[in-house]
Amino acid sequence: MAKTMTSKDGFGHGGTHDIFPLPPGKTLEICLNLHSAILEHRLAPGLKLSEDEVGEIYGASRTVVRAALQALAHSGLVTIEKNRGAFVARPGVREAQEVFEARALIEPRIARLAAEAMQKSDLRRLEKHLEAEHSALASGDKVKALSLSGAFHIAIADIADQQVLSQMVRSLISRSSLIIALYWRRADTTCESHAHHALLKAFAERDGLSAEELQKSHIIDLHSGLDLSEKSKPHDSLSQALRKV
Amino acid sequence: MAKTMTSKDGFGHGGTHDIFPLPPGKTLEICLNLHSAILEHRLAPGLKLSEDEVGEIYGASRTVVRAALQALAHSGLVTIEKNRGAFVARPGVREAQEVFEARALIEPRIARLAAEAMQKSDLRRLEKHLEAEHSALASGDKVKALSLSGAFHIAIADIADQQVLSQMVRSLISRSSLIIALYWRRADTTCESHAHHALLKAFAERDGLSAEELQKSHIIDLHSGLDLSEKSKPHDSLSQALRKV
DNA sequence: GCAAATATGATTGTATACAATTAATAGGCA
DNA sequence: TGCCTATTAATTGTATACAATCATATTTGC
Repeated sequence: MAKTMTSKDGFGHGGTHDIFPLPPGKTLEICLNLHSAILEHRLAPGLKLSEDEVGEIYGASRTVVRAALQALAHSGLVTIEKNRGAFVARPGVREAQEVFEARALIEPRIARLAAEAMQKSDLRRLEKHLEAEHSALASGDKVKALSLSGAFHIAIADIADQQVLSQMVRSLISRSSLIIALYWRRADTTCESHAHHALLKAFAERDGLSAEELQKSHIIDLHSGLDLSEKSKPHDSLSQALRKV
Repeated sequence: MAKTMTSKDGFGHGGTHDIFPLPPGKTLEICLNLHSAILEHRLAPGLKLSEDEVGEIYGASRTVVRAALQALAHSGLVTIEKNRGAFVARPGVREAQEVFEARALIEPRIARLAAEAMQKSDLRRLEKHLEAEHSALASGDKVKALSLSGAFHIAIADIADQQVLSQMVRSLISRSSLIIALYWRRADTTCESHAHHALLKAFAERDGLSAEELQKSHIIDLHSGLDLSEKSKPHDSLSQALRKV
């Protein structure tokens, strides 16, 4: 029973792919924008996100910026300190460990469910994803490749059609992006592409067990690609990192 | 290495047991209060949470109430609809399924980690928990027993010392409380006490494997105690359900 | 009498203004 | 000169006010 689910089905977490349970448009827009900016390294970890500054950049008042920052704090991408303000999260080695352990626990299950629920159209979508990933890798755009890699994992979660787990995976992958940004040591990212291809094959055969194991190995491999010993130092200035002036 | 972790360790999700990544005092107070109220059935699922009304009850402005409601929306306890307002979440059968499946996936792992990291002091704390649970059950206070049961699961997560998974478990248990409130059919809750006792025994022996299996069985059992076919209807009035007139 | 359209009321979305806390700077004393 | 203290500036916490949207009730037409 893989029934599609509308946004008013009693879930509260909107439609198919909204990360944040936010009603309006402006707040959500800022949220998504900052989300992207953080995941794409345009905002360095530890950077202060002044409400005034962000508000001015997006042409919004502090009220809405505040809401956006709080939402991001929930996702673990932003840290808010009392009377000090919001900062881009700077996950420590401990958190990095935990995030990948959590992924290693949850995502294999997701992969199995996805394999079992896989439709032809889903398969096509995943193939498209992989192609995009491949071409990004070929053109040397590592940041984009990383982003697409995350999108691949999220797409799998969507196919599995498990909103609760999917939500968790989304959050974990966002945090993973930050973590990889900070602690990635491996030069090549081709292994990811390989792993994803292998997964796709399992999906095509609707082999849930294989998908589960492949995903687990994949995430453990990602984890082992991290250098979890020392932290990188944050810098950069805010205004230029974001769009609009 | 089970090092204790302070609130400024780079996690952002404050100290040891705060559910919400909120800086101030007032917002968090309202959050926790509503959280308790919802979990203890004092606020029926589907009930509208008017910003004005809640604000007046707590003597706070809409600004802070709004933030609290958004935080609760992230936890899945509140649903926010654009231009319509916030409501106590009313999880559907589908969500109920998913929440318990997620728990069945995550909590056994947590239980194993907890068993391996278990200290004598932790064991004592869990025993206290169980005693409280037992006495609440004896005095017929089912709501309190349910609440304490949840607290028991959360305590295990705390002992496992896995902040990321712990956070997830917290959220899932909160939602479970709502779900149980809506769909519980079994008359007796003594089985829970039994299961918890068995878990405690495994913990005392530091038997991670047993703890894992016991926890999984326990959650599957809880799941099977739900009647997932029709929804209950929400009613009640807000003002009297909350403290302060 | 019933249905549709309009007008009214209430509630949320957003912006701005003030208060409180914190960080930084300048000054004084040992 | 070095360190502690007090003042000042900046930023966040909170409240209030206005605008936009939605639900309800009334009115109008058929």
